[in-house]
Order: sequence, then C-alpha cells, then structure tokens
Amino acid sequence: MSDFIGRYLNKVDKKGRVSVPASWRPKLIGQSFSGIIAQSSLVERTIDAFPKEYLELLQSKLDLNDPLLEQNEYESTIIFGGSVLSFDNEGRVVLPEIFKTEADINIEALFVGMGRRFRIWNPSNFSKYIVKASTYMDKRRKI
Amino acid sequence: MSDFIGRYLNKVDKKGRVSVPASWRPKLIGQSFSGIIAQSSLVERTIDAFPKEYLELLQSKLDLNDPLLEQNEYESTIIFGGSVLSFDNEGRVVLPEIFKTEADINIEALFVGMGRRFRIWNPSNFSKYIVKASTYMDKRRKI
DNA sequence: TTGACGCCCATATTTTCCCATGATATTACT
DNA sequence: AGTAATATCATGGGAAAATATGGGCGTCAA
Repeated sequence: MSDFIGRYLNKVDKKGRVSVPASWRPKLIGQSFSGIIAQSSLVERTIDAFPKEYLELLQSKLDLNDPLLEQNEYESTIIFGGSVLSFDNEGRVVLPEIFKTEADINIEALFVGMGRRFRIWNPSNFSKYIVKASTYMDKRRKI
Repeated sequence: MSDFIGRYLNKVDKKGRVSVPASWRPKLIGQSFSGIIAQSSLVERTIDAFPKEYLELLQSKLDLNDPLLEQNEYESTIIFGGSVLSFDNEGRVVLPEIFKTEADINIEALFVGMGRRFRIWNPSNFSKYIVKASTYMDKRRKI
C-alpha cells in the first residue's frame, strides 16, 4: 500500500554514488526500467524522488487538464530538472552534480519516506525542515 | 477497539533490541509486514508507535488529496518519515540510534498502551510526565 | 587522453537468524 | 493442597546472511 516508509542515512562516495535503501528497491524495479526518477524540489532544498509509475500517475492527471499537451508534459517533466537515475548492480544510483549543489548533498544522503514518493536530504537541512513541519502539524492539531 | 493496554517494562540489550510485549504482538502482525511503525513524538520526549495498518488508513486519506499540495508534504513527511521496526523471531525490535538519543532510551524501555497506539518511554521520563499530567488534571478539576 | 560511466569484485558493517538460558506462570498429577 | 512437569516469555550471544561501501578496469565519447 504505502511504498516508501522510514528514514535511512547513507554515504555518498567520491564517485557520487549512494545506496538506495534495500527495502525500497523492489518498488523501484520495473520491467522497462530499474531506478528512480529524481528532480530538485521546487519548494525545499532537497531532491524529490519516485518510481517511474508515479510519474505516469502524475502524467495522467495532467492529461486530464489538457490532453493536447500529453507528449510535451511528459517530456518536460523529465527534461526540466528531472533525471532518470538507474541502479548499478549493487542498488546504487549516481547523484548528478546539479543535485549535489542544489540540494547540498555531498557526504551523506538521508532518504526520507513520504508514502508514494521519497526525498533525499542533506541531514542537517532535514533537521531544520522537520522542525518546520512539526510546528505546522502542531498548529493544525490545535485548530 | 482498544488494542494496546497496560504497561510493560523491558530491557534494551547492547544490540539495541527490546521485546515488544507478547500480548500486543498479534495486533502488530500482518501478512506483508510484522512489526511496528515508530516516530519521535513531536510533543513529548518519547516514541510514538503503532501498527502499519494505521499508516495505511492515513495513506488512503492522503490519496484523496492532491499529491502536489504543500500541506500533504508536511503531513507525509511526519507520518512516513518515521521508522519501520520489524520483529525478529523472538518478537523484538531494534531501536535505531536516533530514538536512543531523542527519547533517551538506553537501558530500559517502558511500553505504555494508549488504545490504538502506544508509547515507548524512558521510565524516569514517564514518571515525570505522569506527574505533570496529573497536576494538570488536578488543576482542571478545581476550576 | 582525460574523464564519465557501466560493470565487476572485495571488504566492512549491519542486520537477521538461530539456539541457549533463566525466570515466571500454567497445568497436570498424586 | 503440594509438588512435579510443561509452557510462555524475556533476554543474551554467536553465526550466517544481507547490505552498504570502496576501488579497479575497460569502454565510449568529447
């Protein structure tokens, strides 16, 4: 049901490789492609990541809005800041340079589950974020 | 209805393992996963824990919303960004390092039932909490 | 020819599995 | 009832398996 749960801290080696949590891999392995779709988050300093199927889900939503853009939208999602990162034999992906700078990930990468997708964080950026998120949720609870 | 009732004090061994109270285990065993979902409490110095089913309930609620909404972002990070702790053959779980520091649980773990969920406390923190809570209730009664 | 990348192998570390022990509670039997 | 046999559970530790990590080498392309 929920694909990505939990929090995993892994190291980024000098080649830029990082292990994707083993328990998540089965959900990222398809017949056409094994790996993740990633893009710099538009709202936070982090990488948004998800399986290819999730992209297709988003796509079909967009299609409802404007069927004529079908082809365009799909491609633009990938081309603008989106990357296809495929696994090596050990279940790692290579983080492109742009993510390392935009999300500030160099030594350690924190994988954080969000249900249908996940994020990859610089651990200290995540600490700040979690404070923000908690505060928000706390306020909400009290309404 | 109320799944988790009672208090149990168990030991944490040097590997970080702790037995989950045997009487609770049946409620934490599913066909795909056996164990608990845990997260640092936002409001107290303790661990909040619950069955995975509870998560799936939340997921189906979230699915009704637009996956791109920011509100979802905070929610799903809090909810799914916790930890997945699965049972070993003896019904124990391993407490990740982060809990040991954030909830201050190292030698003993006190399991406290809260109905649908339960909490795992450092026993002395729980004592303080109880004092605080009862004082609060006491004041309220006098109003 | 340098570097990025895919592929392969080696090792370290972590996690899981399996079995043993002791304590406590439960049941059976006389 | 009193005592012995049995079951349940918490706990501990060693061994095996899985995972994360690090590095080498050949290929391809700029």
